Amino acid sequence: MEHVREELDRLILKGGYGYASISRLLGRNPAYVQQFIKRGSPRKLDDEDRKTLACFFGVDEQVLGGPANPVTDGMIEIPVLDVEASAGFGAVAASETAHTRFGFDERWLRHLTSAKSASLSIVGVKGDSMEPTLSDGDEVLVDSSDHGSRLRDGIYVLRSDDTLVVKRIAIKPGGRQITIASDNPAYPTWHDMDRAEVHVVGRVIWFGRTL
Amino acid sequence: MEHVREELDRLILKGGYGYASISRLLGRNPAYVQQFIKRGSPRKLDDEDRKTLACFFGVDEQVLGGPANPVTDGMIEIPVLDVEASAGFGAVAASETAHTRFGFDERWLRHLTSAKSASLSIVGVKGDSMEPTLSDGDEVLVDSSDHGSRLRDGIYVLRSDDTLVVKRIAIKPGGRQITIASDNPAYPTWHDMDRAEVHVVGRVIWFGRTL
DNA sequence: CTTGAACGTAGGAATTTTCCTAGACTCGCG
DNA sequence: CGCGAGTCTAGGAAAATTCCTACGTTCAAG
Repeated sequence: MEHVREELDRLILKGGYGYASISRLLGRNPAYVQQFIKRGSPRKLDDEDRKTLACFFGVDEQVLGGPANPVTDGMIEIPVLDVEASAGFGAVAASETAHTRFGFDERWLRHLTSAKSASLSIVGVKGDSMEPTLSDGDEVLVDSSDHGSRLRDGIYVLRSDDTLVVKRIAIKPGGRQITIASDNPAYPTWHDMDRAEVHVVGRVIWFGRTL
Repeated sequence: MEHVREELDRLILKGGYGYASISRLLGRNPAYVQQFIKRGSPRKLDDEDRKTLACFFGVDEQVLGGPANPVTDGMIEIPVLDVEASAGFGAVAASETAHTRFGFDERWLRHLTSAKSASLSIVGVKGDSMEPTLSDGDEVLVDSSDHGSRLRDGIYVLRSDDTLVVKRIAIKPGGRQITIASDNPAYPTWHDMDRAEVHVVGRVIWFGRTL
């Protein structure tokens, strides 16, 4: 806790501002900051003051005794691709800008995947072929860097002709062959497909659903 | 600013907790909360206290006078409440850990609910009582403005003693009585509960799941 | 050198926060 | 009914905060 006072002292000294002017910055009496540093009078800085100072000095609030986490911007926005409107994948990205999007906490996302945000995208699920796991209208987060040799059991977005479909893929042990299934038993399952035949867009790592 | 006191008063009254126990939750003297509400003694709640309360009641900090959820470029950020931390009365355990958050497109959200962002919050689902609809680890978006007389069939977050639980609620036609069920048939269903007995935190309007 | 305006310092006053406590009240129990 | 344990309330004490002020210092202008 003493550390905060020293840090603030250093910052003020380095900038050559003087205690009085900083006090005024906070809208307090001129002795306020001096008291805080030398006398330890307010045990902790008020929330507002801390914010003001952090902003002024351009340092993280944490340095001045703020919440123990770096709350600052670690938000990654992933756009929802309008699959209906386009045939292909790449063509979409550049198209209309009015797409809705979701924001994910950076750390949360990093915990989920090591993929760059550029290789992540969100597409809407159409149809009931993946019930009960995925329903019509769900939005799935797709990691397009997770394919090829890294293919493993799980749910993937595939390209079939000019539309995207979501299927469950199972790897046949040791082989080049895979099984493509729909969770909904009313739909067929294809066994022993060759990997090369299947156009994998990416792995589904998360989804959201409106209730 | 008075609004905050009224809001807190309402929350405490609705839950039937009493001022004293909430004061203890904050690790303060028993008269503390009463003083805040009736006498307006601490002009504003301490940052830590606000966080603890917001977490306990499952509402956004904004409701209790906290900073507004950042809205950048049509994107509304909603923090995930650390429900684990509010382990109950007496045990404060104000968590230091980082709160992750999700960002939602403003239009998308507006389409989903008319609720203000202040009345939205996200909590993690614990346990398997709502399988297969909700699984352990899912994150649910809760609209805390959707309760009281507007209660209707659906999935809700309820407070049971000192923890938050997610259950399915069905309204008995025309009556004041409701049914509380878990989707997992291994768990019991309670019929003909009186509405007043149940502490509704809010309605679950969306959820996300990691695959 | 003198002056004045700024500052930092520290004592202590004014104010606010926080706590303690006693009184009135409710509720369940015998 | 009386009792005990809990509450809410309000008065005021204790502690912390915020502010005010006087004093010493520096420094540049006169």
